[in-house]
Amino acid sequence: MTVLLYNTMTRSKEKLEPIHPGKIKMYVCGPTVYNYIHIGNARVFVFFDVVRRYLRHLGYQVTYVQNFTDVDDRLIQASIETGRSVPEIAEQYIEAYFADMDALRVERADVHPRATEHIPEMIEAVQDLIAKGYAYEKNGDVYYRSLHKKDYGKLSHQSLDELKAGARIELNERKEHPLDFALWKAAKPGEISWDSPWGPGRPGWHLECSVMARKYLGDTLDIHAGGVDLCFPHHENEIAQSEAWTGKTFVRYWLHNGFINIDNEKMSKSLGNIVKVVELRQQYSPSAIRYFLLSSHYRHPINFNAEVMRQAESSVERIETAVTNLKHRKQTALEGTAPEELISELNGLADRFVAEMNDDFNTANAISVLFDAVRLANEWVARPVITKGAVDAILDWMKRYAEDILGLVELEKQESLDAEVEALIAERQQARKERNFQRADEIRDYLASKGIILEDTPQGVRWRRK
RNA sequence: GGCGGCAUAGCCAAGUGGUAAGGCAGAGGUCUGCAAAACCUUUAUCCCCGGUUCGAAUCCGGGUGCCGCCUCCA
Repeated sequence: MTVLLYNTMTRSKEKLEPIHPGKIKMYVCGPTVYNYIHIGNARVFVFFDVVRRYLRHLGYQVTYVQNFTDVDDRLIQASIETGRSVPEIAEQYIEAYFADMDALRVERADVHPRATEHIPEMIEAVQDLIAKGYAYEKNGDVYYRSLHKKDYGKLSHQSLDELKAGARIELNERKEHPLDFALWKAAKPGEISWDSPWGPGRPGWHLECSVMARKYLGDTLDIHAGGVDLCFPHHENEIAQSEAWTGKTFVRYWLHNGFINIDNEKMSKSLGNIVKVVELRQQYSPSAIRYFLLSSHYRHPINFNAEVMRQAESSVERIETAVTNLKHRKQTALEGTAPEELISELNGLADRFVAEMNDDFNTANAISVLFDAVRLANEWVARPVITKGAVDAILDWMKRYAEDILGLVELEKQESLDAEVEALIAERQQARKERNFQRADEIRDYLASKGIILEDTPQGVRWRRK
């Protein structure tokens, strides 16, 4: 069975056939580090984190590269506003990025290249493009000549004429054509800059991805991904300059995820409704945030609000409770292996999970399979007799699919109770034995107020945190 | 104007020809000292109008509503 993925370039689902069998070279556009990242950024990074984990699960050796844009107009603007240097600001928000992503269990990329650390390579690329006639210098700026290749616009499926017709008035008279874009920008006085054959300046935004992708992944990537808004002009421009530069196909599969609305409105600075991850994670669990982001198809727009987050928390709690109850049940389970009947059911669920993920990474359906596994787990936990092997088989399934691929739970998370609570639980058990239910309920209510839920089962009392 | 997307139960959300997955919330039941958790049962003629077909949420045409890109916004 093969993976089908929707390619923006061809507007259809295609079979994943990597350039080098068994290996995937993947590049995801990273953040411009002028501020904290928001929930929209998180959707990109969480979703493609799952894609990466899934491809690895299938046995692919995935090389994952994600850049930091650490110099651009917005960083310079932030520098002017705060009086701090561009590198200082960049450093702060790179750290913040890792803190946010670590919290959301997004694995680090194999390489996190920074634009400012690849200036010489970018200058070389620009020189090459000029030499080939694809670019021209004007007053210290260098522009890519979009008319030079006829296929400009192939990713966004717009012809140059169509793009030009829709384009707003272009004020930059230095360009030969409105759709030409900057490869190199001359520095204004006082701006951060690097020396170049065209005078002091800095690289254009699109160039860094082309250069760093080539450096770390080669001329042709298997997967290149980002938010749908990057399709034009960013990715279109990357294709133009990369293919002009290398003469080869830049990317085999272009993947773009949809946007997030906030209370049905577009998230934007002007509306002041940007939801930062650093704030979000104070309010909601990492699992709930990931659940929210993965519970609908990645190419569809999703809507963020308090109600859907509350639903996400409840949904995740069902999964976590099932895991907690499995672990508790294991303590009294009998020695023995997992019965065939169970193994066969788990294998069936695994097949369904994989089939859903193979179909353009349908995480929504994969999650529904996960809930079927939860139901199965709950049924077995409720049985009067169960073997340790059976419990382990289910836990193993949960680890493989719910944790390793979706990142929705943490099975190894060991939670302990302090001695006072342990003593109260023991006291309550004694009270129940003596049928002193008043005292027993008193203790249960008290612990509940502390966020510890006690549940009496045929296998003894079990607890979980709410 | 060009390109594209979406409209499925109270809410979220899958589903591209064969009589509607899953989650949240609600109702009833089982279990329990009582709870909790869990399990069982229960809640949709899929925006509207035509058409194709033995058969359509799914295909075609028209309409209505909402949204995205065409601006260095994920």
